[in-house]
Amino acid sequence: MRQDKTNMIFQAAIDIFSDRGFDRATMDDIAARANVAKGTIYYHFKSKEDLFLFLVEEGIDLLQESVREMIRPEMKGIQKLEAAIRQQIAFFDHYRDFCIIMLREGWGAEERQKEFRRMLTEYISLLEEFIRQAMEEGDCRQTDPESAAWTVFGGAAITSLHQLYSRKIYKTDELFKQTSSILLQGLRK
Amino acid sequence: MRQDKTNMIFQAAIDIFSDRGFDRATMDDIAARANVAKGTIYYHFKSKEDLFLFLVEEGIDLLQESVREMIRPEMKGIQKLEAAIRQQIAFFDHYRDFCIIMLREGWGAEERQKEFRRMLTEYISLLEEFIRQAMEEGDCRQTDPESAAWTVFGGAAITSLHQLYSRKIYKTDELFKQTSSILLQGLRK
Amino acid sequence: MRQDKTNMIFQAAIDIFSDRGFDRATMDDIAARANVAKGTIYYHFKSKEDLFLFLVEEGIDLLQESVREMIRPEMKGIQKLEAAIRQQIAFFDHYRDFCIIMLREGWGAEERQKEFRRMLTEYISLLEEFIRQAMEEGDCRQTDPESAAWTVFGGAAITSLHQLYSRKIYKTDELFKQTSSILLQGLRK
Amino acid sequence: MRQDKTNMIFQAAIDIFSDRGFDRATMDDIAARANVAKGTIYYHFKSKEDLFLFLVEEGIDLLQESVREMIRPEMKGIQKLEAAIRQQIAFFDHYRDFCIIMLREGWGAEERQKEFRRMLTEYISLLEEFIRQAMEEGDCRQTDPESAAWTVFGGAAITSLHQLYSRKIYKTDELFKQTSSILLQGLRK
DNA sequence: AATGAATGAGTATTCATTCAT
DNA sequence: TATGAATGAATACTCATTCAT
Repeated sequence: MRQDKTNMIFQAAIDIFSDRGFDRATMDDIAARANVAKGTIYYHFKSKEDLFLFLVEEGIDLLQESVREMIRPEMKGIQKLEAAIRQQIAFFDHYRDFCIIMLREGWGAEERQKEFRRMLTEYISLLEEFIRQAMEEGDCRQTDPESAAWTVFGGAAITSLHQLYSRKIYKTDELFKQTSSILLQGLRK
Repeated sequence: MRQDKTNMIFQAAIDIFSDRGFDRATMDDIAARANVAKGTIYYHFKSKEDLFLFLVEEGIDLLQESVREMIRPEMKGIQKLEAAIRQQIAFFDHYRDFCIIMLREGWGAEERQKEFRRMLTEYISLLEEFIRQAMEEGDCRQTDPESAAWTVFGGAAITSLHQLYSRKIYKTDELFKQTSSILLQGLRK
Repeated sequence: MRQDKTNMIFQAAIDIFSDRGFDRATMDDIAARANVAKGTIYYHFKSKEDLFLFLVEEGIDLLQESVREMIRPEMKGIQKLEAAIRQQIAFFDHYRDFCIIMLREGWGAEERQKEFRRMLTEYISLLEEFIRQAMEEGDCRQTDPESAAWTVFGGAAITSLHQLYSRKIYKTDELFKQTSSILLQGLRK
Repeated sequence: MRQDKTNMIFQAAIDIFSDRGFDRATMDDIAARANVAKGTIYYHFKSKEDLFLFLVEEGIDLLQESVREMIRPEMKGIQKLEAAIRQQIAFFDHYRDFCIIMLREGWGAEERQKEFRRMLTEYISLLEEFIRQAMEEGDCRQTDPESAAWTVFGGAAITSLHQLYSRKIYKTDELFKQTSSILLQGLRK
């Protein structure tokens, strides 16, 4: 991303939104963090909501891309799923702020939140597709792939989020191994 | 719960907080829904935050109790964990609004959110304890029990939340079977 | 004064009004201090304003009486004035709270404040009368007695008030000697 | 003072605060009087208290300056004191509203009031200094200069205030002559 | 006589958005 | 493009007063 004003605002917005949530974040905060005047934000973005959704879209796109990069067409479904989980955990570890935003802002009846879920659902569909493929290939028990995809997403996401607020220090790689083995093989020995 | 004003406010608060989130919920909304004057809320609760935390505490207590009721001391750890997952899903299915609040309001640096996590952690500790017991009894792979407990909580919670906003209709029992088999035995056959 | 509820409220009101001023004082504060329920205050006094004015009236009456007690008809005007100053300083020293109320609440256009000034003026008229007599007796320079009475009242009152908030400790007797010599003989040797 | 918004707010605030006192004055009133939107006040001043203290500081500074302007280093202490009394009475006559504020808002335990007294004390220290000099020069009886300064301030201030609410019309010059002769030479012939 | 739960009008403060420069 | 002063609708919270018991 270029170091133009739009991008400075973008970066500041991630910081502030993840720190305070959508409602508590103020355009003043964002402007100050971005080192631009408040009016400048409105020159680049229609509204606070617009800025927020732009940011979320970029983030989810980035997450999707980074998962897609790990996938080769010849891989089996279960391998793809494993790669996705690994990538999601790495992504959330890297973009901690974004992880908070994703868990916090998607639930509710407002248009902004519906739009958010629409975008998130795009990503979840990826996981769903992998599960579907794995089921067809006989590597995965028969289950509702949509529901399962959300379980996997949620398990990984909340685990990422928890370690953000935990006193314990987790290594990303350890976290991945533990979480993916729970989600892929289950806790039972 | 008695049908006094305090309880009417309590019920209204759950409705409004889950519908709009803490910040978007207004005391006017809550008062209107509860059919009391705004001042009445302040007669019974010190502040918006106080009302919110009271509500959260009651909810988490209720969840914990409903899980504890299913547990017999003679049960194995893995059985306790299974019962807990079942109960959590049933609870979230019954108190849908509360499920939203739990996922949405716990993340951030504000005192209210820290207090929330403190209370939530109490519940998660229950799951952790079951996992620990199951590991000792050789029914569960060696893993970090704290992190695993959050994975289980998050997987189950997000799954509950998703179906709230999904067009599909899930039966609670089906949802439990699927989710718990993912979390307990893993997706891989 | 009897130890009935009315009097308990009266005492509490002086405390609270002098501590917080009329506007910042709440009926809740007063009720709590008086150890009665809030409704009880309204049983004994029509309103907050009513309570306040009752209290002020009692106070000014008390001040007037205590001055009058020191006056003998055969005294010269200048002696009466000196006795009055002494008594006012002693009174303000004894009823510190009341002194604050008198200086703070009398200025403004509200009905309560006009009523206050009407009552205060009654007391000042006493001083005026003494000055008039002293002028007639040739003991006092020719001046506007009304204006002079206020100067005397104000000089003594503010001096009392200042020592309330001062780190220095003044003895009442010293304070009287200094203040009355300034007001009666002037600073110039 | 320039005719910008800040100054319009400043003028309006003096009007409203002196008319209603700090607590009864509303930001709505001030905004309406200043012909600005309420938000504009908050753009220029942090809070009601901030606005109030700014106004008080400006006022006391103005009073101090106007007194200092009358003082020549070669003057005797007693002359300086006389000039100060004259100036204070003229100032209070000119800025009547400010006089009310000074007498009304300085007494109490709130931070705002403490800050007020701190600023007022600065001015009183001037008088104290003059009295001290006069004592050294043998023109003034031995007395506690701090306490005496407050007596002089209070006598002059209350006299000014009284005539604001009196039906009588006083000429500033007359008022000064009377008041200063009381305070400087005493009432006794 | 006394109570205290309930009320709702009133207030300071915040903040997304606009717009003249 | 960019600015930041100005706006005013929105909102948490307060508190004098009422009234059923």
